[in-house]
Amino acid sequence: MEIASKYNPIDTEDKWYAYWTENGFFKSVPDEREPYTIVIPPPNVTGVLHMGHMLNNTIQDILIRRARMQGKNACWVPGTDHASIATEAKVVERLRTQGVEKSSLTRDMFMRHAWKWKEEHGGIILEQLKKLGASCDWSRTCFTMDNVRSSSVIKVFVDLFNKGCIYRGVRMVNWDPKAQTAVSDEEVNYKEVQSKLYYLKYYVSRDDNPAEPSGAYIVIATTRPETILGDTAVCVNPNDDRFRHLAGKRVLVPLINRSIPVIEDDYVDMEFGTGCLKITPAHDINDYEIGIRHNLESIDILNNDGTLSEKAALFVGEDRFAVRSKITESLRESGNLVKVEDYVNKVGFSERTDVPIEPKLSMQWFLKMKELAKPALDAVMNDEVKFHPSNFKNLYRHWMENVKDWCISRQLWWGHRIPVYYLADGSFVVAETDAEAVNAARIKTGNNELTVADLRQDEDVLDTWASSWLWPVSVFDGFNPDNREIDYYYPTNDLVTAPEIIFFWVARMIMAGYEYRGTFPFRNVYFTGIVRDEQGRKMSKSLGNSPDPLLLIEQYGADGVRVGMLLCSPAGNDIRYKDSLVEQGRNFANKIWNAFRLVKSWKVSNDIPQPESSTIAVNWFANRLQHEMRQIDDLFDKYRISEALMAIYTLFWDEFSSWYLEIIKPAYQQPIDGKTYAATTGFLDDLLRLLHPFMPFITEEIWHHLAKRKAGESIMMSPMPQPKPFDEQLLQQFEKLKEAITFIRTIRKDKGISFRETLELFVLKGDDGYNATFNPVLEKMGALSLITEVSSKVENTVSFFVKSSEYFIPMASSINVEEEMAKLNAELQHAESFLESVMKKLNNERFVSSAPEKVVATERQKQADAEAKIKALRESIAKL
RNA sequence: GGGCGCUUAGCUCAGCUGGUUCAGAGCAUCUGGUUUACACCCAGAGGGUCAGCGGUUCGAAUCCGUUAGCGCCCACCA
Repeated sequence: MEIASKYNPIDTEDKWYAYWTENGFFKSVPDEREPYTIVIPPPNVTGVLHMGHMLNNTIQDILIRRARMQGKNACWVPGTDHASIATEAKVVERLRTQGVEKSSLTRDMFMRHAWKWKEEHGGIILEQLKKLGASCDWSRTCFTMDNVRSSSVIKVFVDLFNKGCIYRGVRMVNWDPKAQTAVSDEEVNYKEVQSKLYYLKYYVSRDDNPAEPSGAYIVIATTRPETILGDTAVCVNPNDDRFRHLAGKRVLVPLINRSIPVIEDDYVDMEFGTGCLKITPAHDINDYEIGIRHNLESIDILNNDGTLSEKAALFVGEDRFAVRSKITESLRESGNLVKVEDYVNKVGFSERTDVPIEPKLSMQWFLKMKELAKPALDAVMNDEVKFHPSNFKNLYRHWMENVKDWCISRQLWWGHRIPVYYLADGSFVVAETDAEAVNAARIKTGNNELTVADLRQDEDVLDTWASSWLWPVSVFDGFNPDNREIDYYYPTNDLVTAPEIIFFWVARMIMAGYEYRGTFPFRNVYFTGIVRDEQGRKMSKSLGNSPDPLLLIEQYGADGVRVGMLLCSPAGNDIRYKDSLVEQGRNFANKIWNAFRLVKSWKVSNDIPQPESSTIAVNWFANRLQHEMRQIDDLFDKYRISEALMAIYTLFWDEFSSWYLEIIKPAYQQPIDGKTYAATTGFLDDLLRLLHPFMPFITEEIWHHLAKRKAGESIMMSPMPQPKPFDEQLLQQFEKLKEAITFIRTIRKDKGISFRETLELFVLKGDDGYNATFNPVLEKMGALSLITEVSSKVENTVSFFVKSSEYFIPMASSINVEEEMAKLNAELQHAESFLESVMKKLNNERFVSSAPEKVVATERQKQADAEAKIKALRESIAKL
């Protein structure tokens, strides 16, 4: 069979993915095995795969595949999030391109459009995950708005309401004028913008007639001149002598000449602007608070869409930003505009629609967080829920200790409608269904004639996160009592997510877990970093700096991309994406492929004895493999997944390919002995299993080439090799052998001696650094014709040390004495200064008396080694 | 403004409870290579006052203090 010299992932990936799904390998049902569960952070149903998903889901797949191979009942639950604002915005957008305004539709009509949109786009991202190799149990795919998840959300709302945790109130909220909904604090991004500071004259009212200006005026500075129409006071600092004379006076709002009081409040910064602040309680959070303190009226001059309302009196119906420039002109004309300065300030933008947020008063539903937060805070602080890396604990604590009530209502249609039903008199009942609501209303009013028509359900829906915070419970239908699934799979094991949503999501899931299951929702949280571009910028659609993940998979193979993403991304660290990373991943896949090709190409003969060098190599690599497996286990325990990959990477590339295979490789067109061959395919099999979680496709492909497999057999269902004890000393000795071989290669290169030309080697054995039992390997790898142990130095040679053993290679051509001298002298100097530093310690009585015995002993060993080496070097120099 | 974290090779980062894992890895660089598995490769090499300063200690990349630079989170000045 001819096998291509380059691994071609395209040929294999789809084939194996289909094989895995057809055989139901991803499926999980509760059984007697230990469960290992991950719930996917549900991507937005509107989303397409980006590099962040690639990293995140690669890690989840590695964890789940490893667990599966370790014999656990691995269950990775996929799903999508309805993402109410983001999705609704997209649907509105699409309708608009079709000439339909949302306002012209009924709620039902709109929802039909939205569901249609979901059916068309909802599955895309999950299909893309399959290309990556994600081994999710697709039969469990959930959606935050499907029946089970929806009823869970409603149940929880009713329950929390009945517990007194949910209340309704007028609050200042972040209003998104484009989506026309409140958004949470976490969904507001503050950005620095180049804006202007407008200095405006407010004339002081005449004492006898507040509606008339006196001659005096004060100047206030504002970045938002359009909001003067909603001003209800001007405020100065009570300690500000400049404005003492204004106490108790009134001023006139420019243009509309409404008379407003001058008040005093410590909040005002005397240093900033003019020291005078205009107060617009309806449109600024601080002004709102001052307004409450001073009993000011609130004039809401904005409509929900960001245009000015009737209450503004001027520019009614025009957009706030259009008004800003218009009103500036008006103020200039009226003489109220003193000056305009350039100014940089921060403005809140909606994360969803990217339009400037308006602080706005409105009636919303809130969830009290304090009590819920308590157990969730403790769980993380005492490591019941472990964060990786742990430094996110601080951040978490800070937030949880200062947690604010959660505004859970959104003025949207796409989402879970708030299960609150109003009666004609404005009172309300809370119930899971219409029927229950009618019941409750009848009981409440004592009127048994009430029907559903007498009730009006709240128009708002719940915040998206009000469904995602239940995800680890709701995906197993955990709000239904007597449910085997939730009992078996919950709590889940690991959550892999981005630190950006630690509060949105992680914290709240932990709260919900304790509230509804009495325990944590997951044991470990692995925080991935943000994938950035080469210049360190966040990848974003608008910058266009994100590669298309599917294209990358096409070019480099899913295995290559997975390896590339992971290679330099320790937990919590941002990764800088470069194509060279996935290139490295692809190259590694190719290396594996070619190692396999080499092994596969050998003819096996059971008639020839195993060469000594092969016996040594097999024994060494068997131990090496165990050592590395122990290491890998340890790294996984610590969630150092990229380091675990690196360990396997070097194990395969350096140890297995460059050393082991080179040692056992038979001469050209010669067969290999059966014993070595069997050991080698055994090693390869182990290596493939270790690699499988990281590189599922190529390992499956090779595993099937390696031996005849039964139908329905798969590497992904085969057991992960378990580490056994190994000979540490053998490994150390072998490293010294490698060192000697490297020296010989270096000498060849320095002296321009081809590898084909065999050399002789003499060894003056010291305490350490030479082991004659390895000679067959030394001979083969060094291309030596003869190894001779000697008892004194050999003349006309180039020499080197490994530990205290000295090696000599005779040179046919004469030795360059000067060059050798220089080399030896440099080495001598190095050894002497080393000895000096060692002696400094050993001559220090306090070191000898206070350092542990072990440390002192190693220092003494260093001393002995160095002294022996110096002696030998001196002799060599003398000889030259 | 409040809080947290970072600074180790050209780049990206390991380095855990101070001492043989102590100055490391990968990539990049340089040199050599038609050794039939792989040039997506092989062999070899160079490269770092562990940000600066001070302290604790027999001993500091590691602990403490401090300065500088960078990053993140929270709150936000009109």
